[in-house]
Amino acid sequence: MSQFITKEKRTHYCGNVRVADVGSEVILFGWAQRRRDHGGVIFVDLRDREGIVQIVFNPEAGETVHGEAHKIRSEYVLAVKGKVRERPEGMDNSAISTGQVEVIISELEILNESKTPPFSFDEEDISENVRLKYRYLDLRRPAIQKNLFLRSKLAIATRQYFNDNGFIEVETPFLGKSTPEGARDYLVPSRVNKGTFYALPQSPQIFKQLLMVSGFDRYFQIAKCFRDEDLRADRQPEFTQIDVEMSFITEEDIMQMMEGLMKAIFKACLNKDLTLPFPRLKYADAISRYGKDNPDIRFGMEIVDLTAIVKDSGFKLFAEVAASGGVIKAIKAQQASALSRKDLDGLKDFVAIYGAKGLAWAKVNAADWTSPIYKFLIPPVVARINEAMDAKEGDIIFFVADTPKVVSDSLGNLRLNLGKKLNLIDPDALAFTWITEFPLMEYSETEKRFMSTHHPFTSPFIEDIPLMTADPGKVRAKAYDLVLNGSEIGGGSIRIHRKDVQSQVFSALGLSDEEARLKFGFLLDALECGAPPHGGLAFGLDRLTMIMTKAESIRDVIAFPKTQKAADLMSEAPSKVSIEQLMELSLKIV
RNA sequence: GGGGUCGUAGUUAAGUUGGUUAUAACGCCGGCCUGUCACGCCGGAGGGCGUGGGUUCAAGUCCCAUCGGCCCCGCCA
Repeated sequence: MSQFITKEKRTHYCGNVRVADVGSEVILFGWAQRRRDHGGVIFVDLRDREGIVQIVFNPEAGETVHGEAHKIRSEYVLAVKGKVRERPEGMDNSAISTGQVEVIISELEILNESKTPPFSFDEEDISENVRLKYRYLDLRRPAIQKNLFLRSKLAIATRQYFNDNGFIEVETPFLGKSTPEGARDYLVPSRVNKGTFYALPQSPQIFKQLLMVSGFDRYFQIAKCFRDEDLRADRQPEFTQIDVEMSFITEEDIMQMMEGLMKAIFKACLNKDLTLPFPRLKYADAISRYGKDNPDIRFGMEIVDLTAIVKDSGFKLFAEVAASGGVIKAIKAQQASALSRKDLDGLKDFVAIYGAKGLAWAKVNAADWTSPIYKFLIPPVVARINEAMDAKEGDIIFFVADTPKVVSDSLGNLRLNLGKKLNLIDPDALAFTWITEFPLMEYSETEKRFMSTHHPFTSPFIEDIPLMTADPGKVRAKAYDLVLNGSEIGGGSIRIHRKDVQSQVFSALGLSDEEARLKFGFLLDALECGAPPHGGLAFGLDRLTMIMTKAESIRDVIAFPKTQKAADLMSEAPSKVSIEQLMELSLKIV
């Protein structure tokens, strides 16, 4: 057996061999994706991270090489030496980057054999559990590799940008203090301090504020964060944030700096030139026009409030909802004849997910409506609705009458559903929006108290501070989210840097000075030691990568992701541990 | 915590109102083949239907429980 790998150096990646290399001798390493053995000539598709090249074994190469080539099977690891040549007339393969050339092999070494893989690498429809169990093989697939290469570019462009702008990257601890506010913590038992626990960070929030107190002025970190909450298609228990904090700045400064980051990232990764600044939308407007604080503005179909028009229309259902503090709102699907009666009925079930008790619809005709509620409405009301909705013949109007929250949730999601169903969304569009003027806190029915919308260190609008005791829900926060194509990709705020304001916020949240001191004492102390005005933001690197790669699942942009039950099917984590390990930690499973 | 959906050869799927030895394609193994690129042709092996109960003369097919994948609601400051 020759010692190919020790005596020869690779000259090309498989996917990079081109017509310009014709005539030259190349050394390639890669995996055999497919073998086409014609008895005489044998073709092998040799694959590496850059792509595939066809290598050719002719009988003329000699008994040894040709005989060895017969043994090649799927995913064998090969080293080959050969001469690049142009493919014979009419034999080009436009499906691969190297399709105009092939390599006539003179030497072959099988560096390693492979078990028959559970799936082939040019397949698309492989079930997720198989993919995740053999993740190391799944990661051989070009589609996934492409995503991870882009993710890497994104991280590098980020570091480049922040470096160019005078930021310092600081690592903050993974083992920290559990804070009961917010998401559930992942806990790590302390061996040295029996009965106590560290928490993995949900975000470096407090530490980055402390770095501002320390005077670093501009900080960033590409930080792993952990949240022990249920998973979704765009949520993993461990995820990556691009975390940023700046001192002596306003919201404007931060938004501008972040817009610059987005521009740099999209240029570096996709060679796209973004137009700045991004449009802005106040939180209240986002909710009323789109029903969501992460609106997808790639298409219209805005929500229209019809409460004033229908509350006295004589239609009992609408009147009752309006009388009890509810609202009646509607969206309009333009020229939606594609929607069958069955589709319309199905949508009723769809809005029920969001708590809507019903969904009324109306097909707009030249002179009237086809609608289950038409008979309850007198013609002038129908005319006023048509006018408010700007409805034309062939349009379909959807009404929901319920509490403001249910109406927003159901119409906001129905709008997205219809947008997809009716192909109203340009898949290549990049619609950024800043959402501003979030409420500082919202009343929680389950907790029976006000809770921070963002987090308890978010600065209120100074002019709204008097409302803090009188009407806490009305206080606006100096907080902003960046939304891209209906996905929240980042959020941040100006922080509170004065202790008196911080105390007021804590008390509005129902937190006594004592409790606050217990939970965040060191931060409060720090704020009293010359904290500069500061603020920042954090981006979800995974979600951003998802959008840039058009991935449907966050698992497709993370090398080794978890399933919905937060398990790793490959390594079988989490797992039980030995009784000795538990005893060392003074833990007992109940 | 809740709703939905799926689980049948290595993989992807089909399997009628429960009825003889459970289908197909790809993959795999063997043979033939000097230009294919999802190579072709001939032949072959391979599963007892996620798991455990139950109903029945008879269960992928019905019932109960349970495990797991995916999507969603709640949750995610």
